[in-house]
Amino acid sequence: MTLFVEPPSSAEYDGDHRAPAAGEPHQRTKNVKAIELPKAYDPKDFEDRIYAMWKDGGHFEPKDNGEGKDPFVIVIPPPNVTGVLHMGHGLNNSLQDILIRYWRMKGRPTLWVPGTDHAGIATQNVVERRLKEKGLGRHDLGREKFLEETWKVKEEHHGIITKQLEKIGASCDWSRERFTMDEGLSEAVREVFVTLYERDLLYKGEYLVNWCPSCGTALADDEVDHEEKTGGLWEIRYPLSDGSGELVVATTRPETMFGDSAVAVHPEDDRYKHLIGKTVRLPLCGRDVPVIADAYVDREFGTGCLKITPAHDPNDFEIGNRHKLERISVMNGDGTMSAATPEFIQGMKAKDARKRTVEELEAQGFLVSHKEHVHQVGHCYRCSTVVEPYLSDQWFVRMQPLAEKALAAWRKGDITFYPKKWENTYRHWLENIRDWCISRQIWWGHRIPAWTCASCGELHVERQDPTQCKKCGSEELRRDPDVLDTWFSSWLWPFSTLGWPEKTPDLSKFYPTTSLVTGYDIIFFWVARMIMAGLEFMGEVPFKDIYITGLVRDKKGRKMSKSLGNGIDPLDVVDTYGADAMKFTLAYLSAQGEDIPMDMDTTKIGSKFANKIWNATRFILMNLEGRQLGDAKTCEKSLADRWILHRLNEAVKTVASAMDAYRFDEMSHAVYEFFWNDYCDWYVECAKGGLYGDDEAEKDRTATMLIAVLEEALRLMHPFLPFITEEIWSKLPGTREALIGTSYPEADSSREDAAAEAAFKTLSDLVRGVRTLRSEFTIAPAKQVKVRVECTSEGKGVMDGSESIAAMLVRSDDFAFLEEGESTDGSLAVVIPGYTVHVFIKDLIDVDAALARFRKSLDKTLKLIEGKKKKLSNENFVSRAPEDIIAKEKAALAEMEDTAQRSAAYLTALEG
RNA sequence: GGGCGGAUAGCUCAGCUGGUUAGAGUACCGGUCUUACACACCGGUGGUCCAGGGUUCGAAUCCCUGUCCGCCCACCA
Repeated sequence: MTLFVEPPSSAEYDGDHRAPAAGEPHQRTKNVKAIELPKAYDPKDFEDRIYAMWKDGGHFEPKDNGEGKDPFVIVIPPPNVTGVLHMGHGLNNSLQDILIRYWRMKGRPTLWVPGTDHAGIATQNVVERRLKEKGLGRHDLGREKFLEETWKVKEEHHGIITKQLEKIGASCDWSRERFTMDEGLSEAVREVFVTLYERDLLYKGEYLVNWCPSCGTALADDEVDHEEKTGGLWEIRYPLSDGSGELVVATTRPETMFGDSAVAVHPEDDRYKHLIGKTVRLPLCGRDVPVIADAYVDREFGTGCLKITPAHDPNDFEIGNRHKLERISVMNGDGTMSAATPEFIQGMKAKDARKRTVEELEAQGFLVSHKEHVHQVGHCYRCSTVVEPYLSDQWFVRMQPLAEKALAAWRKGDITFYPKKWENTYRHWLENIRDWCISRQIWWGHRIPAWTCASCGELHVERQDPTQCKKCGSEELRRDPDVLDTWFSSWLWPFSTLGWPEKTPDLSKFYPTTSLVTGYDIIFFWVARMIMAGLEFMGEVPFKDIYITGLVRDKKGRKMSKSLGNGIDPLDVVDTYGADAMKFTLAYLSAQGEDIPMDMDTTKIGSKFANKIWNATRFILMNLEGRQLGDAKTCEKSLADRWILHRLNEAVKTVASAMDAYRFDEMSHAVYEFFWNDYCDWYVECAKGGLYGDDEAEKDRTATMLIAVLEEALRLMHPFLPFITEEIWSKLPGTREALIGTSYPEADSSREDAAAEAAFKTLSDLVRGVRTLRSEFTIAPAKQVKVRVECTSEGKGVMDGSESIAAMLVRSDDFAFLEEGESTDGSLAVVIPGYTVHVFIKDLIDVDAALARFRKSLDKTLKLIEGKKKKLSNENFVSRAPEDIIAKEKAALAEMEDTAQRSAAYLTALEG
């Protein structure tokens, strides 16, 4: 394992900024020219240029370096071509890009397949809305012309979406881009439809579907949003046909009474038992319907009598099936009352018809009561129109057999959700699966490959368009006018994009894919169905890991929505702060897939971090002039060097484990803390000592190490902030290949250095202690102070060699170890484990205040000591707690007692 | 009606298989333009970890009960 990157031999990337000095084959060992970075970090200066460099350089295509590593593959959740990307896309594409870049650098053949979804109803609605502005409907144009218009909209939006993904920095392989309605995917859809039909997993039947009168199409169950609404509950008198009495039914929808086929009562309801088998006469239309018994009826609700309208209520539909009742549709496809209703409401919308019917019932004395009633009302998820249960001929997929396989695969551990909690959601849905209505009465989408013979009615479902009826030979075949639900192509996405049903090299190499990154709102719509399709048609799950992201919300925790106007546009974010800032911020905030509250300002987290990286680099580059850079692997190491390498190694390990667990917050925190707190705040500060001195060799050595650690830090951070790291990388001395294509840092046990960690902690404790003292007594930062360090037996040697650095960091022009017998008069002490640090500032401060402060901190320590002692004298603890814990407690106690003792002694001396 | 999740500093949240003196960012207070960064640096204030019970030597962490919030699913006319 190499310690640092080898200086690359050839310039693969020659940016337009850094000019390597002519004729310098290996700048590492030569005098370095001053390299200037623009003073301000401005992502606009380079993000577009770098993206083009990556793309044109073929860096997004999978590379097989022959190491036999497993490919890492993601298929993008295809954005709809209805519009532009929103923050949710910003989030999931940023996270996908982090995974992709990480594994690419790790050497796996890495592929990210981009693409877009035709989004059936949604896109059709966009086009219809445009037509409406011109006063036109889709039928004015006709199917063909309408589709032409829709393709135009698709092209328009597709271009925008692609551009946006590039802006975000998504490193997907554009040479493999797909669209759900392109030729290959359409073939996959057809193959699947026919295969399902052949396997008896597909059927056509009259069924009560969710109907959107505005879109004019059936909707799947999940495409209906339920909302609580206050409506009415009416009780209506249904007289018995024989005039011997009446039944009172309760209904929320009086206008559907003309479609009633029965009145049901509970079979054991003593009030009505004797009426079962008789008939009642429907008011206003005079039709006789039977009184039937069905256990579904709740005796407690309303009057205990339920009017049965099989064509307009899902439950009634079921009951109707059980009792073989007639289905009478009282509504047309556009939501108006049909010819099956009395003339006074024909052609009216349901709402008006309801009012009119109630008036009529009241006028004729059939209305018993009316009260308000709160219930769930379904709305179309695309256009929010109230959805009607509607009787029609539709195609369905039999889901039960598919769901069983999907459940089995999960139980076997073939798929894993991150975070795990979503597995419940997945399981619950699959265990309660219903058949999937896949036909849609719109034009934009995959046309159903089914033909009916006009003369004999034979149904043909085929791979090739039939020309002749296979039963009667008639050439008059009528194709089903409907198209498929948009998800019917989406559920094939992981293999259709790789070429299926063809047996392409990509398919065999990259299927199954590795990870899926998506939001929890489409676990049912999409994730579960992809798993079912993958198992059914490929015999294997489509991906192994499913990372479910949270939802990006506004600062108040509300969903971002157009109507609230509280959304932020990822492109605005990129424009203001840069793609790196957005990506880093989102990852940083992605805790366990929890929702992410953010606004424009939140992005400063990433933006400030990028700025920090920029400036740290600028500082280092400023100090390179004339330096002879050596080999960081072999050069002598200072304490700070050993410490930073140890810290770097820890960060590398944390990122690796966080990456395996899809903990984006953890990995980004790790790189953030390493670079900012360790590298900038301490390491670079320490390096200033070496850099500003007179020792040329030490200057060279310091610069060598600074650059070497920076280089590796850039590689470490690249997946999270790809643009700025690439830009900076290209400016470092030495010609080099693009960062995107280099290797990712690996954990290196030879860098583990507990001694350096401990020694550096002592150093930083000392520095912090003195700084706190200075700050509390407002000693001017520029004021140099005298310091004498007295060490205890434990402290011996730990600080040796760090004196000059410590002196610089605490601003002391007279810093030394305390000589035997040397006076400490005029000093105040900072007591840390191993050392008592005497700071000679007594004449500069209020001694009483200092004493009070000292006493306060001592009291705190004493209290802790008391607690620890109590714990350690507890029989139960000592006998039951594990040994290492006890040892740890003892050590902590000893250390505290030592400092407390020295503090107390010091305090006494000070007071005396 | 069923299921899931959340409640930790003023705010937004980490705290993973129980062992810290409970952390970060931000806000706040004080000080610094210290030859990279004021998008910065240095220091500081701030917490009955929702309530109550239990398990344990030890609970923010595990279990139970309750309260409050959020989400998903569900056909009560």
